[in-house]
Amino acid sequence: MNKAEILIIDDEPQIRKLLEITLESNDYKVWQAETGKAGIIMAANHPPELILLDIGLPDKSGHEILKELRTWYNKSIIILSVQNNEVDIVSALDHGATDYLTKPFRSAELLARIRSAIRRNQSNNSENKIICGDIVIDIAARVVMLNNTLLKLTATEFNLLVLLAKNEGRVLTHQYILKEIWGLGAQTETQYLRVFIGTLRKKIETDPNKPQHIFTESGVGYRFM
Amino acid sequence: MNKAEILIIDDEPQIRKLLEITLESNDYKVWQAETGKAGIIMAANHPPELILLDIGLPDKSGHEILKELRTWYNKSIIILSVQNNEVDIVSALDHGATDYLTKPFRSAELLARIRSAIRRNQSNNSENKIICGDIVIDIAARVVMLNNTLLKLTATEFNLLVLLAKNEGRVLTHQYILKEIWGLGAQTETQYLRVFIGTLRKKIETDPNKPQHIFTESGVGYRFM
DNA sequence: ATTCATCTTTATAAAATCTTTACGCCGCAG
DNA sequence: CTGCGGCGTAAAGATTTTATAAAGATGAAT
Repeated sequence: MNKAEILIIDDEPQIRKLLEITLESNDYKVWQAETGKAGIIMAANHPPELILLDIGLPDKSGHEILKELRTWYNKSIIILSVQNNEVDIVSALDHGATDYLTKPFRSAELLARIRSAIRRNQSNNSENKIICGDIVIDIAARVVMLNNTLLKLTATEFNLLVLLAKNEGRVLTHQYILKEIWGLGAQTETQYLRVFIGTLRKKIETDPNKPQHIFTESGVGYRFM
Repeated sequence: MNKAEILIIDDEPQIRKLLEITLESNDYKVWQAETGKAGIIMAANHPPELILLDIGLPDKSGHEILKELRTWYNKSIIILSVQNNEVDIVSALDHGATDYLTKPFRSAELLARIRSAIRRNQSNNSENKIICGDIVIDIAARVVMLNNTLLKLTATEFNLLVLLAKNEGRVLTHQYILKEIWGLGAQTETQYLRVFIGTLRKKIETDPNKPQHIFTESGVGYRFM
């Protein structure tokens, strides 16, 4: 249904093309950036589920990009590199890389490492399903069931619901939600959030006027129960 | 600081010894098991922060052990193997392995991958609760429980309660509270405070006329117990 | 190019919260 | 006893925040 999104940051067109074909044929939505700068901007405007980062970029060292991304981006970043040099690997992992693969990589292994990274992203509790009363969210399949009927959600609605459900019982601030779903650049756009909370409520609440799942914490954020 | 505990499951004594030396000199507490069976029992009796699992064990295939561990163990499992064979790697990762290294591995890289794996484990457990008789305040989740029922507080009420509870037993002056909650400009507005103390008492005291939590210190301020 | 679904933006009504005012209570000093 | 200052409560008024609809923009699919 909803495809997980992956951002490739790599300057070599042929590698990008190869990755694009491999990933798209495995049902990922692929975004591409040729430079580190462009990659950071793309990630900030529309945070992907995972970033594939080439360490040998022309404009900045990949290590720099990694550091910069990690100041706010907390999903998986897998490093790709021709370097099979221990110092590079250790440095990348210690600066928050999720994994490190040396080129040439084997595509089945890359895909498995991507699956593993995404799985860990989305399930801090090792559960691939979140069950919450009448709502069942299958994160891996990106599918939501409400009273055993399939719910049709857009990608953004789904991401928002997962974020809320993963933090069941906790209040998430507007800023935090906006950063996670829309990216760094959108932290002041609270109106986006109101609109999408509204559409979500229409879809998952039996009576949207008296929400049983998504509660408003006025002046602060929202809480999912 | 507490040492993170790592369980090594490997049948080759020299590898275990090598790992032991490497890990202990990097401030981990090391447990060892020679067989998969023994490893599972040790992990069950005393779950470590991370497991290093050799895939080529004599008693059971490492894949079996991995599957069995993953039925209940949800921290990191790093696979060590002489196999550099793609099918094995993909299978291990898809069955929940956190990472996969082929022997001979470089110890700095192994250590970096261990740090990365442990870091991801721990990222989500910042428990920060204030417990005060029948009141439990979870600051991170922005939740207050009174006798195990969720209390609905506005943002200002919550901030005020947290301030009081953080200074349990101490008298906080009007000025200080006003400065902390409303900011420097409001230090003379003691009436705000009276109103909000009133609404808080209504919500957390069984009998607001005889407060058990928020005590008035006439002429000075308030004290939370 | 056109259509369709989705996302973004704007406008406005409704709700929640905060601020302010008013008044009554109590203890205490005169 | 009376008046005063600090306190508590209620409620009106002001402000902020939220909900919802709907129009415009975007972008993918045909």
